[in-house]
Amino acid sequence: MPVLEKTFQPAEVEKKHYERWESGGAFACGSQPDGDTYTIVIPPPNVTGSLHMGHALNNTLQDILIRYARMRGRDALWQPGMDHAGIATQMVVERQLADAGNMSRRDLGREAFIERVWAWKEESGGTITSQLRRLGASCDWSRECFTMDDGLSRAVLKVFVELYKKGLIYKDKRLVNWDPQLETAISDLEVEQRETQGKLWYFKYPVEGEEGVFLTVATTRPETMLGDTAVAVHPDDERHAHLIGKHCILPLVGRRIVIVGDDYADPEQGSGAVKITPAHDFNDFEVGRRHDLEMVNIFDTTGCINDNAPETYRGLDRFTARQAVVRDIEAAGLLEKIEDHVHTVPYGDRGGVPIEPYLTDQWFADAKELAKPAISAVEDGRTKFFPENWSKTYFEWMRNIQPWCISRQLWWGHQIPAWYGPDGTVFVELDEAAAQAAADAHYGKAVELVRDEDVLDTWFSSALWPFSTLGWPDKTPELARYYPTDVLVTGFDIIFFWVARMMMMGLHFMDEVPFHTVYVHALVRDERGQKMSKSKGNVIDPLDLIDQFGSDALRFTLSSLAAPGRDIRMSESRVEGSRNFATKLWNAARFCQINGCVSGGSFDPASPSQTVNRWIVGEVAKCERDVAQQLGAYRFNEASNTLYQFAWGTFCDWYLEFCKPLLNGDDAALKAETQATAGWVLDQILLMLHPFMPFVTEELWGALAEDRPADLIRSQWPSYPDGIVDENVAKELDWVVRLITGARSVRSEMNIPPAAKVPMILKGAGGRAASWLKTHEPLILRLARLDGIRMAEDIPQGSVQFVHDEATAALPIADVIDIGQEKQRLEKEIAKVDGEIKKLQKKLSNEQFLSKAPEAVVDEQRGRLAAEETARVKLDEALKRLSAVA
RNA sequence: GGGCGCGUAGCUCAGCGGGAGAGCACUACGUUGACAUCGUAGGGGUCGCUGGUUCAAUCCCAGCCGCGCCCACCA
Repeated sequence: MPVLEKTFQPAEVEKKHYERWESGGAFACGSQPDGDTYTIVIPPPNVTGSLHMGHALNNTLQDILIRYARMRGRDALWQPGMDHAGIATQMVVERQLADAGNMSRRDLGREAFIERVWAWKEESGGTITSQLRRLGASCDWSRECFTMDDGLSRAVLKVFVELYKKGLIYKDKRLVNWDPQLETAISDLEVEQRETQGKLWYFKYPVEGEEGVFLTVATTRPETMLGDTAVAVHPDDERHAHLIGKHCILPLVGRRIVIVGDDYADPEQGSGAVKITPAHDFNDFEVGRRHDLEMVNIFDTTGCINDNAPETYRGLDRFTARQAVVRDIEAAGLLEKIEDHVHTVPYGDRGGVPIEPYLTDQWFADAKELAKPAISAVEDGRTKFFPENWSKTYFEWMRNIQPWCISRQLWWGHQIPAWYGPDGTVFVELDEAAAQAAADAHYGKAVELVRDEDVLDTWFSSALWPFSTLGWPDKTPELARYYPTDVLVTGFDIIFFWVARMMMMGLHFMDEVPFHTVYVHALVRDERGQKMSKSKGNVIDPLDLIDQFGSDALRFTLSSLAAPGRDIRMSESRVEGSRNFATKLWNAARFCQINGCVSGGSFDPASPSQTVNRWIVGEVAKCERDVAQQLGAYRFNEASNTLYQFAWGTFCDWYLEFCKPLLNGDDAALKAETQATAGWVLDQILLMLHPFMPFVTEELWGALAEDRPADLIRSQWPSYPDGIVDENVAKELDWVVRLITGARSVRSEMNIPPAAKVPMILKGAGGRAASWLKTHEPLILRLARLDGIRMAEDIPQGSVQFVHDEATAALPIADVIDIGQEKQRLEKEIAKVDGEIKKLQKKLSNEQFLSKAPEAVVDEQRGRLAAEETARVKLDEALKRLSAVA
């Protein structure tokens, strides 16, 4: 095998392995048919989307889970696909049309426009899937879906028809959130409230038949007065109650409008009297219903004043109309005052303009009814949230859920399967033929039908994703095998939009929860904690980071920051650190390669006889145990850090250093054992790290040994025989590590030059220590930079000393030691130890503690006190020895 | 108004009942044949404040002070 280059070059390696994995079918489900299934459906990105940091996090976590499951022998399916993203996609293509020749979609016509959208999708849609590939996402691309595919569209129609026939979908004329920019209804969830500095205008409405008497109303939206059909006052409000039942003459319009008494009027707010515009305000709509008021719609679909208003205002857009109304009211002497007023204004999250409550015919889903089983499923734990707390948010919303407006006045989307007869009777069927048949039967003759023009909310099809992607409504083998899915990985921002609705639809149509776990990850922010947004210019592009540091580095960074319930602040320095980790791993592999450390595939981790080899084998097993436990609990950050510490700290910093004297020694058998062990340990690291850093690990896996039985991606997650963890060996190596660290520390503090080799004397060490010392002398000498160690009871004058368990270690350096400095150092140590002793003594002399604390805790504290007291004695002796010299 | 969450080292964050941790940054030293994208050592913290529970509180509870997010409403 060629020797590895000095550094890891991610770009070519990533491309090479990804293409090989994909074309070789490594991502495909079904390759381990005997395993239990493990299924994740991807949150389908918008077909218009490109990979942002949230996607990167979301998909990294999914990929870790799916690769881990696959390695553990599960029949893993990561189902990919994209969302047709009705509004977003339509906007993209409309903009293209406008750029190309100032043509609108209406100029083009519906059919041609939709063709245009499909053409756009083929050409430039779905760049995100290639970006997901760069991230290393091991989706089963052979099963990629699109919400507008024939199959998924059939699912949408079937769901609509069935829900309609069960009365769970219905048509209703009511106020909806209307986006005048996009000219469509949107759902409650697509409205965002923005705090706005506005004004409060006070208008005087003349009371009919009472000269000089006015009722003052206050409004933030003067233009809506053109649609007023009442004024409400509180029945108990003494200022106004006597006017109830009388009328005002609506200025500028001249309409006679009634003064009603209604609790909705809050005497504390504004003037206490409130103008009522039932067609353009949700509260007013309710008041209107209670008092049977006329509903005057004054806007057209674009938010311009329509013919229901006086002629002078017709055609003005709502903001111009506002100015005109205020001007005219003032001219009429009816403007009482204007106040500054901060309030929130509802904006459409796509169109970006204030939405208008607007009275139209729309289709609604009975969310309240559909939510019931979805609520119970979480209540009784069939679906669990991680972190558990998100279930509260879910309940909060689900228990107060409103009817879901599912129709959109767009062209790009699933057209609603409803046909109208000549008298407006609606026929909801799977296709036109069935509707025609139903209509013919209904009318008793052949009639002409007109199809409903509206399409469905994009989230309607997304709600079916966990089963529509598996073939439903057909009874496919995949549906039977992979539904319900296992875990859904998502950001909290779409719990309402998506998770809740998948729960509703999944339970309704499959009778089973769509997933048993919802893992909710946080938001990725910039390094100062700001939400990333284009307008702030603080967006970090994950692809830039991949180019710069490699996909593995980005992935590892994200997973190591993915602590449950906390937002992630992304910073380049952190990615740099992860890149360094990949480099470290690379170089450790290089070292192993140069030194012939290859596991050979048949290594038995119970076989090593040499202590450091037995030790590292046990540490591997502990690491695996921890990682498995942490991943099982979705603690990605902890699992990442466990592996980081093990690979860098335990393996590179200690074990490989321990190996060096063994590999260069003349004991051939020992050398061979060490080579095999080191090679095996490296393999274990590659295996465990693979879900997190798939590229560098796969590359090393291939580079380190020929004739691997399988690519790393297809290899089995390790499991180890009981008994390879030997706690006595762990204690022994811990003793060695601390001895080396202690020596290094005093050397550094006493300014002994790193290159200078000095002897060490161990005083008061027991027999156990003697044997350990004998075993590990070569590596202690090497790592502590010593030229000899001996056990002796006398410590020469002018030694640097430190306490090591029951022994005192000394480095005699009479010629260079600064006695004063060493004295100071020891005194500082003593002060520290004294502090500990005092604390422990206090605790251990507390009767309450002794009687109430668990015995193990008391014993532990006693042990610590004994150790500190021993250290104290040794330090004292060391100090005396030093003083005797001084 | 309702709900959720966060204040731990200079920065970003883990830990969440019994000895304060990591990464980055910082300081000193170092070309020890894997690695300077590195090594060794080190400095740095009344764990927001005040009470309470407990033998024991950074960790549990309450209140307060700061900060953030979600939902609803706003004449």
